[in-house]
Amino acid sequence: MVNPSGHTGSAPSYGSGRHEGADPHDGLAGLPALEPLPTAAERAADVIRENIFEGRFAPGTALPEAALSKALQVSRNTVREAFRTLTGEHLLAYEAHRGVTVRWLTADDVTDIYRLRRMFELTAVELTAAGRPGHELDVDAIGGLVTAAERAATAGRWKEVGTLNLRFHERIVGALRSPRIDEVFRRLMTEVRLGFLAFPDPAELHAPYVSRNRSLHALIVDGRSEDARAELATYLDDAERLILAAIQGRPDQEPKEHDR
Amino acid sequence: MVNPSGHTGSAPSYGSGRHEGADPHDGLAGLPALEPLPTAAERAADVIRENIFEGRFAPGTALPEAALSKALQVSRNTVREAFRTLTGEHLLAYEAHRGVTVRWLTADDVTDIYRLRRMFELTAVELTAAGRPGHELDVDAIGGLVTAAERAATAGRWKEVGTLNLRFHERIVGALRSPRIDEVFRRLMTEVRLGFLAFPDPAELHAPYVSRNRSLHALIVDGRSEDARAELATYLDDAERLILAAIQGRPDQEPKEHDR
DNA sequence: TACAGTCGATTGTTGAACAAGCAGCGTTGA
DNA sequence: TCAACGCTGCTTGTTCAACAATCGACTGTA
Repeated sequence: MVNPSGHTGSAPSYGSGRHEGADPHDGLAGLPALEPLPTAAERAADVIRENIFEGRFAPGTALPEAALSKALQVSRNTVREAFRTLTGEHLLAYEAHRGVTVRWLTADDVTDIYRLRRMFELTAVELTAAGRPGHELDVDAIGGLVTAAERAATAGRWKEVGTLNLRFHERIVGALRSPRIDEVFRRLMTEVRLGFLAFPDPAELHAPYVSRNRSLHALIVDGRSEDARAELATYLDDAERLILAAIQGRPDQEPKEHDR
Repeated sequence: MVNPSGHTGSAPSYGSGRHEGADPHDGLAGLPALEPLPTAAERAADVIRENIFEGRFAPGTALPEAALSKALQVSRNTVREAFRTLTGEHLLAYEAHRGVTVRWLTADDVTDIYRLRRMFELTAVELTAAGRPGHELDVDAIGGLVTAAERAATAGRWKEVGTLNLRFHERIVGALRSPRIDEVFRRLMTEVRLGFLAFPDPAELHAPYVSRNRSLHALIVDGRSEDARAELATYLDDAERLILAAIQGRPDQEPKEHDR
């Protein structure tokens, strides 16, 4: 498991605001307020999300309420709440009276997603390069992700490599120190995963990027920010092309006519 | 009514893809596929959203399911689905077992929101300035919004002025031609509205920006893109300061301790 | 005054029910 | 033969009533 929290949920946590009142009982100050148990609807959303990522629910797959209800052992209403959440994340396509399906990524989607990736990621690297205080990259954490990806790659755990790659980029964007950007970017990355699914062989897709992430990390560590930016730019161009090709190369699974 | 569609819903429409098959019955080609009726859950979300914007549901207000259910004449489950949607839009704060409340905007929120506004809006103006094909601003539409805002201002319809102002900026960002940015930005603007509510007197807030939008429009029309960019930048700085001041000036309505 | 126990109100979730819409299928009629 | 029509079953949209879990305020006690 890559996500330590288990709970894949993308619940944003705006406004941290730990309770810091002048309590008579101090010495308990350091205790991290334990967060509320996820509700059934949230866990249902988590499970569905995870299944999409793992490729068990391929794009285009219909998700009937009744079937999900039975499989997850929750009521249909709960399933519907989960659907609302996931639709908001662009993972599911909703059509009234027709049900939800796992979303397709169109070529336009990919173009759009990468437009945003460029905007966020390149800005992040620029900001860091400019040495803006408060916008430092956590180089060690990023390095750790690269190392982990390398290990996963040699072990052939390509899905994990994909996940670590996404985390790598999330870390970069994290330098912008914006909760909202983090959230938007995280959603973008879930959509990118939808694109990953177009590849029959994950190794083919992820292998090149393990070493590219390594060299990108090296450039950042060495403070060669301009080079890092340039590398990241071509990196994104290449990745976009790759996914676009994969998507267009499988017209057999074209989205239905109703593709909103 | 400012929004012609009536339906305030922010349902994104990725991938237009009109059905364009070789139908024997042509001559019906031009008919715009009429979109599905909004479900009760969507309309409930619309109504609640609208009530927040109109200030009838002030930030901090608790929205009990039972009360909403009775008021809107829909079942509690339907209300909950609407809540899920609105929580995803950051309009409502959800706390398990404690219910939903209209969200507060903290100072950090405002800072974050304006960070994103700068990113999107300034980039849009720059792109347009650079004359990138396919990224032209719809100058007429923007001008129309300014004129409408001026009329609304002289008539004292300040809430409408606020709405038109938001639309003005949405148009600018529209030059980026990115459905995802459009959606993110639209959500940002709904949050900005939450900030507007901190002002007791809408006139005080909106009045200065009517003329500033006018001059901004003029700069764009004249092709003085560099000046437009600069004006927009200070514009955003000022607006941020204004809202921050308003928010911090009302600590009497501070958010509760549980402010996630 | 501080604490623990109690209780009412609200939320979380369920299951069953029914209306409404969609999709597939056979029938009809040229 | 084939397109248009109407029927039918399945799925979704929504409601309702019920119950468990949780919260927060109130209470009485030491």
